[in-house]
Amino acid sequence: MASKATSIDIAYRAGVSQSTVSRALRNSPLVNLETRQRIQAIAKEMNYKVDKNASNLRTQNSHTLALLICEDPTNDDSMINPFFLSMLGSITRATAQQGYDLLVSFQQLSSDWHADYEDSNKADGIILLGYGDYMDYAHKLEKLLAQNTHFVIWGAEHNNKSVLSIGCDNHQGGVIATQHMLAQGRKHIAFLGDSSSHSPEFRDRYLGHCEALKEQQIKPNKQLQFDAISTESSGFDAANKLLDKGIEFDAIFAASDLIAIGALRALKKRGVDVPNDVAIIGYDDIPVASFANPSLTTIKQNTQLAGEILVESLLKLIRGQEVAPMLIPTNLVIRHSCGASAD
Amino acid sequence: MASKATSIDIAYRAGVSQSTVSRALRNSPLVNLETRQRIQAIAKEMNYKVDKNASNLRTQNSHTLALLICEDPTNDDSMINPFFLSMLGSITRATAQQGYDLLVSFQQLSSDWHADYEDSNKADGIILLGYGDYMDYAHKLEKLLAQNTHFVIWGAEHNNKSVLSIGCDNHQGGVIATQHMLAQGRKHIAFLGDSSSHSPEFRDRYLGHCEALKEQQIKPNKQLQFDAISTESSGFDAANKLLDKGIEFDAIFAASDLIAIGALRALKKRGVDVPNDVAIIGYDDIPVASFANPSLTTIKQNTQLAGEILVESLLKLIRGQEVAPMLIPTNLVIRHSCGASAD
DNA sequence: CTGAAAGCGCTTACAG
DNA sequence: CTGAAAGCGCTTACAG
Repeated sequence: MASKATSIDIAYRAGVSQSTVSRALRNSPLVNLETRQRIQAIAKEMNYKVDKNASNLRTQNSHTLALLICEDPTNDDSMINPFFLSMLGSITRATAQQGYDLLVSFQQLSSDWHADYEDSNKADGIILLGYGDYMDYAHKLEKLLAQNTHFVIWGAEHNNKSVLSIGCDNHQGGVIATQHMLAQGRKHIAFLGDSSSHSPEFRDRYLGHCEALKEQQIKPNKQLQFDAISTESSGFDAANKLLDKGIEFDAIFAASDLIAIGALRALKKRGVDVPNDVAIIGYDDIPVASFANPSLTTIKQNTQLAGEILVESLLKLIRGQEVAPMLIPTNLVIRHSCGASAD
Repeated sequence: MASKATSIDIAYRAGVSQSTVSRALRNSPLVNLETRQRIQAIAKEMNYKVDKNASNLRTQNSHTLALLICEDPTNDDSMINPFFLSMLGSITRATAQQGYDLLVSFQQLSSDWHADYEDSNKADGIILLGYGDYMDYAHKLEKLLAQNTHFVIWGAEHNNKSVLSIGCDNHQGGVIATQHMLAQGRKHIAFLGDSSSHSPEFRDRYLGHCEALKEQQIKPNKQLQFDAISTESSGFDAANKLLDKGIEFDAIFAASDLIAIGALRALKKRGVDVPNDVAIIGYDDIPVASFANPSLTTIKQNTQLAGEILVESLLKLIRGQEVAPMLIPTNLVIRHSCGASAD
């Protein structure tokens, strides 16, 4: 197979120097318009493309971002959290819109992901996504910071202020979910999800939940909180524990849709009617939420906007511009599991 | 911020030449074991990483694959086909397992995606995924071929034998879906999905469907075939057309789960009971399939295996090894929309 | 407006 | 086993 054309080949064909070819292809006004167009035409005809390795090496930037999706090791290999998939879609689009390429990688939390991409000049910066145990990777973030890696992280605000975090307003989401349940006349609301600092996003949702309760002079009851990570089976288990406890409850606020769907399955199995006996609200609005039976009332995170902001913020960081952490507002999506009138 | 360490910095610290550093880091047996280890230790300590742009430029390969997901322009921007998302996950994993990086990009069919990645040396090869109108991009494949780009395409077998295609056995999927419906006593089966050569995958499913009918001496009825692309709304529309026609039918074979779910919504709206009045089978087994109401019987494609085979085949192609197109068998997943006994 | 030249950071024949 | 040197294909000061 014919080896690829280089700028020297183009120069030869155009009867100019290689430097002129390089300028013309970058559309430099330094080059005479006519020769510029002639060179561009020849390049197109010869199907010439600038060698990115060479130009990146020369300019010392890659015009590439890396997306690291950190999976909880407990997660079933085949089932990626649909929320991340949705974020992936929007990040891909936003990256392309900015003229950057996107390197995607799924990583176990345990592995040594912290450095490779930017250090090896494959990417100018990194976007981190992950629902893992926060404590497990806090020190990795410190390391990234120490290396001056450009990165932005999805999720709750970080206590180290140097870490740029972008996320949805989990506290507000917890508030509006709980307010909605209260407005439906529910008083004994169980919370399914980790509420410790190991999962700052879930914790913020829980804190918002508690705040909404207090607004109505209801004292949050720790007996009604059950740990769960964001999987269907974990939600199933947590709901079973709740049922086994024999404590009174008329609603469940699940820290994620996956948890809610697992809880739904547990309730159904025990003959509990949703929403008549127990109302449920989830979190994320993943695609399956609207197809659950009953359809799942949930807190929607605007992934479209989130992807755009993540990419924009990271690019600003790379360019040395001013950036601040940001919280994106969430929306309540009312469906049949809590609030929508029955068909 | 301190600029990144280079192999020269390491060489200086280790008191050897830069060439020796390069060799040591690639673990070349040419270098004395002791010095090799000393150099590696220093590199680690200084957090040195080989500059990929430089090494790729030098070796003329990128150790990166590109994944191009071509979206149908009619598709809603926010809703990526969940089946692709699932493929994306498995391809990412398979790529990482082979020590390659993955560049991901979503493209409109209309845009000029054909060449850029490999031509610019950003990727060694391309994986193409897409449910668009086949005719629209057939000529782009020709162009890729003409440029000697290494690529593998997901889907139906291509009539140009030089195109390496990997896909699930759509014909077999159509056969087993239809056999299952027939075994349930259904006789008048509508097919929702394009059956022309514009969508070779759907066409193969349709042909399998027809073959299964013929096995039972049933003549396929073109009146029962309705075009649809793989979206929920297209399925909704197609089912409505079917209902409006007033033709007798007791089952629907939808060319994709998304179509099936749209059809389910249309039937529900018209008061048709699924599965009692009409049974439905979809295709893909996307996550929502099991949460549909009733849960959706469907043909499962093994995306895990598919991703592995796609990546392996592409790598073989790149290395100049023998590769052949491949069809992966599909499985019937029986749920309540057709075949599973009611709870 | 154009060209000759340096240099980005590696890998790898070549010589010893 | 090790080093000096060439060269991958660009971009961009520098000189004209």
